[in-house]
Amino acid sequence: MRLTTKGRFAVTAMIDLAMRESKGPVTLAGISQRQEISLSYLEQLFGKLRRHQIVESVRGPGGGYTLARKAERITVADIIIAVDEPLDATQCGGKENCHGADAANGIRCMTHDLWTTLNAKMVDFLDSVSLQDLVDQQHKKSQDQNVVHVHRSPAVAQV
Amino acid sequence: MRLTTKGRFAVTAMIDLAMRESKGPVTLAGISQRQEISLSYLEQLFGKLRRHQIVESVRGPGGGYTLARKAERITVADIIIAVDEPLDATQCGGKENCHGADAANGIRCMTHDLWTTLNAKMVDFLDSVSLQDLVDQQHKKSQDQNVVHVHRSPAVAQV
DNA sequence: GCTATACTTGACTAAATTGTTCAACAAATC
DNA sequence: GATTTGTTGAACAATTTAGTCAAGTATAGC
Repeated sequence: MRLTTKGRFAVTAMIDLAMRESKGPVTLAGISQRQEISLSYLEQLFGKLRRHQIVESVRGPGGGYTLARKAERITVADIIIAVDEPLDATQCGGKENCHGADAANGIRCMTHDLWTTLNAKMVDFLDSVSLQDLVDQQHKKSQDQNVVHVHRSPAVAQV
Repeated sequence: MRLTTKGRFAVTAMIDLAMRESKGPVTLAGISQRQEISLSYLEQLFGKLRRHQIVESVRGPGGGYTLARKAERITVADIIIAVDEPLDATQCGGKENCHGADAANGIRCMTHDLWTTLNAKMVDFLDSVSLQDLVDQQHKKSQDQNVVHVHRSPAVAQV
């Protein structure tokens, strides 16, 4: 599991989409403007998202993208894995050193294992965060921001 | 927060170090061999880790690296932030679009906010995993593997 | 049927990052 | 003083990132 700006763009775009799809398909052009991501890059990302059946497309005027399933059932891990394809192979995937040198000691391919431990934790975690969670928090946050902006109501408990 | 193979190498190397430093300083050459990471790359990574006071170095024969503090008090986030420096600036950091268009609506720089929500969760999570946690799980794992491999001596406590 | 809207696909590219190699040097031990 | 190890920096091929461009296909609406 990797987490790069590419995954970040994808997650950001997906939140934007999730927050708007109630009004019908959302165009990439719209996401591009609002999130300042180049249209062509979005095309690449959404191509992958579509092939992974995370979003669906509607062509023609009034068309755009919609979520392929409820936001509750799309996890951050889904999105990141979709755009970051390589899915690793943890470097030693097929390499023979796994069965090499230290194998006799029962140690075998520690290089592989060491990372796997954390990686599993990471995937578990990102799989526990749904797109809906992020949308909810975003709604709450922009509310708070409004309150702050109006600078009023002094002692309101936040979060 | 990014999570790339670079961070992975650093975490892997740090686990290797943590598992061995009880016997004195650990050389990069040793880590390089065991984990199959090029020595020069390790030099780069440990330079950063040292500057962030996560490890300490001892020169000369018998020298090498040791942890700067207990493994319990070093988190995965510490390690990843140390090697992945740029620490972001979330792309819109100084750009004027934060105060642009939608600002009037109290929306302002959603591009920035959307990602921040998840990023904070990520950092929290990685900050909750200590190097010691990973070492412990690694010990447990290699025990299991031994049992399977040797398929003998059923209930012998190792480590 | 035309036309405008949008998605679809693929080739191509500048810039940044990754991971490695090489080299010269500084400190510490024996 | 010779060896071991860390320290630093330059240079580099390979990959990834993020973007552009262009030629399609499907659909809605006139």
